[in-house]
Amino acid sequence: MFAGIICHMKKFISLTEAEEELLVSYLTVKQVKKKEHLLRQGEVCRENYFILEGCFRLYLITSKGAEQVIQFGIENWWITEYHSYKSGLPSGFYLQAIESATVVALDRNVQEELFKKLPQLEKYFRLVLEKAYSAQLMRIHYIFNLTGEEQYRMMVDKYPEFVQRVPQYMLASFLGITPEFLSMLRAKK
Amino acid sequence: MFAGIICHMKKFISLTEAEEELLVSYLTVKQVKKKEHLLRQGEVCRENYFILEGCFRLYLITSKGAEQVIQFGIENWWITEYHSYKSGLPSGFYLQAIESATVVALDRNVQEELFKKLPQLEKYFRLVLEKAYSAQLMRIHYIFNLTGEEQYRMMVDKYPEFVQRVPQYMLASFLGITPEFLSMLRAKK
DNA sequence: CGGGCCTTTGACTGGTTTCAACTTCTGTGG
DNA sequence: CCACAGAAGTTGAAACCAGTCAAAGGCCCG
Repeated sequence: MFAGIICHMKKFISLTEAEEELLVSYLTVKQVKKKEHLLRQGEVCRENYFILEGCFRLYLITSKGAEQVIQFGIENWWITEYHSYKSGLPSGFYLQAIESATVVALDRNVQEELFKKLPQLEKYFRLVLEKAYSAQLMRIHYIFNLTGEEQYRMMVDKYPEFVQRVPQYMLASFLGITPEFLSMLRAKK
Repeated sequence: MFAGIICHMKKFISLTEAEEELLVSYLTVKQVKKKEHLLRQGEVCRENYFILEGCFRLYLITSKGAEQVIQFGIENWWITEYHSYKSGLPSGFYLQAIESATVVALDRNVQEELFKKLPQLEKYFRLVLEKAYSAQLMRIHYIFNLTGEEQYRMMVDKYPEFVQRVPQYMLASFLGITPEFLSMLRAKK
């Protein structure tokens, strides 16, 4: 049940069997149905999620009432709203399963205790965050330097299976274009 | 000389005097002149920089030959190009001082050794990265939900001293608008 | 004091949005 | 298992926000 997450961690740090057991005792597995929310605007984000299976989106409702997708998450990614998770303040974001999913949850109340017992996890999360952070920088780079069309073509080129996996209107929102315009781009070629 | 960085670290972790000395022995201070580069496109990013004084920009040259500012850094921020820093591959970015500056440099070759001797640093950088990562998410949120004008007004409102500090054409690039359009916004009110 | 870089101004252009109507898909209850 | 309602995707016309280009003015640094 926890094989996926243990395997991912072992790519970055080493863990003895005893440590694995200790770790697992701090984690919980959750089944999430399609369209179910793990976090809603106004709630405090209490958990950090490692996606074992399925697909999520982090989004918010803009001042104009529209949904804006900020980020997607798939297998072997951690996804949470760090601002609320760290501060304990209400979140401005929604976290929703796009498909029925299985996640491992790490509660913010036990994280510090766990990290004290397994200091390697500090390193693991440092490395995961370094990767996530530089991915965000690349994303900002693409947002500014590619047109909506170019970004869409790149997504299709680099992650064709992912483009199939999410509804078009969510992909359009993620790319910062309207569903109508994305539809036109698809028709064009 | 290292007071600024030690002070910043002590907000997140504790350090004995002996540990402080050990830490400092791994760090070097660099004076950087205005417009000087700490990293150029095609070079490997060998250091992570903590800004003691001054102001930097991380930028790249787009396929159309234009400079695109991806990020600014000021006092008490770490700035580096993590992708190259971690992988050892040539970077696609430039890191340049906007003002004459003083930084503390942490070399990628000694980082792992230092982290082994002072494991608290894993935690420190994890926390710094968590903050930086959620700041990037907010930035992406603003890029999509505010027009160029709204983003500019927000910058002026929230960071007026910063808007003064950087040339307009760099601010325009950071906001994803042209210098001409920013100039028009300023004239408008 | 001069030259080049930065900022401003204005006319024209175009990529993308908005709106509205229509078609296709999907899932839920009878 | 089918029917139907609501959700998702498509199409086309009109409008607009911001970009591009070009040229003039201002200002900083050598």
